Amino acid sequence: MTVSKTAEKSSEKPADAAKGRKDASEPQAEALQLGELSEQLGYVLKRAQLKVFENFLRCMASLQLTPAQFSVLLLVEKNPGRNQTEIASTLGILRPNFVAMLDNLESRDLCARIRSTNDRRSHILVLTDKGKAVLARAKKLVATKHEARLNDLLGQANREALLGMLAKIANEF
Amino acid sequence: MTVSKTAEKSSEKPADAAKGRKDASEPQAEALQLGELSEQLGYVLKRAQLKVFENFLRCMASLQLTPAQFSVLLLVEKNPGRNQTEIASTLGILRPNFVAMLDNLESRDLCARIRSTNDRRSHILVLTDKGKAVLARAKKLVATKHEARLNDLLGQANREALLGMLAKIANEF
DNA sequence: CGATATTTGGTATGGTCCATAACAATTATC
DNA sequence: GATAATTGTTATGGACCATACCAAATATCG
Repeated sequence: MTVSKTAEKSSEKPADAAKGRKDASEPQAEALQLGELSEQLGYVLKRAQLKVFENFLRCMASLQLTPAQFSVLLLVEKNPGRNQTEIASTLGILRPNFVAMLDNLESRDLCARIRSTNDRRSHILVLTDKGKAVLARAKKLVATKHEARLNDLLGQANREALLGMLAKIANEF
Repeated sequence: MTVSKTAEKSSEKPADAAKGRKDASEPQAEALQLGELSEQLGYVLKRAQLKVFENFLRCMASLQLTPAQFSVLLLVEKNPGRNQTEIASTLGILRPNFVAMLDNLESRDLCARIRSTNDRRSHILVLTDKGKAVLARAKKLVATKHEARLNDLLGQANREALLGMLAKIANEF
């Protein structure tokens, strides 16, 4: 075919081919049709994820915690005494990429690396007192400003159903 | 506080402090506790999204289409005669970043830029015949290998409910 | 009309995240 | 005790995302 390299003077456009704008007043050139895109799980999933992260960051602005950092703090608190490899891998973070992340958290005195006496290669991760305090405040912010909004939007039951299905996909897909 | 810079000889670890491994046979040092992490929507959402994209890429390996490329082809097919800015912005892609993407698709002869005669600044986007053929095959692959698997995992009704909730989050959050 | 502002596609560039290779120190294995 | 494996780390490159800027074309308005 090779598509004749020039085209269309608003030819077969049914609605507003005639003369002026179709809605009398204005500039917005009618929105595009999403079509099958809105049925693609991957597409909708990605979009929703971006929105959720965006909102998370806004809620955490005062504490300057990203979703990834928050997850690290949560996991270290729940599993004290573990080393970098263990924490990183259960979060799906590669060890090399985890180094800078920890450098950041440690420089802010939120967590600390402690050389293990069992295996002097490994660094045990622990939350500092400040880290525990910040995490506690973060949890409250997330619960009241972030997750609460999901409940408002979806309803408690739906929110839980959603979580369950996503977990199923994350684990069994 | 400042965390005494050395610690723990497997001290308060209840289970396997004694002598050997706790499970008799071997190496896996008991999995970490996810804890509240598994209740964080953002975390589970991201995890699920990664899995879905991963599976999508596997299904599309023969066509070499990424989720983003697939969405472009779908949108161009559904909305022929639109320019780069319109297609890019409804996909949430910034114009500068859309250029290389289109270069790629155009070099593979899947779509074409046509200088508009209405507005000689803009490039109208069109699928080539090859592009239409590839997209048709892509749709079949997605439907039979990708989305079908979701149905198996969640069930038709749940899959639709999931889609609805995610769309709600994407649009109204 | 003509001067100015806006829009479009594009380049350049920097940031963040993700992945791989390689390395020194330490520990495990045989 | 020699060799292999593991841990944290550096270096590096790719993919994706965001901003500033530019030339060509168009829109706006005095």
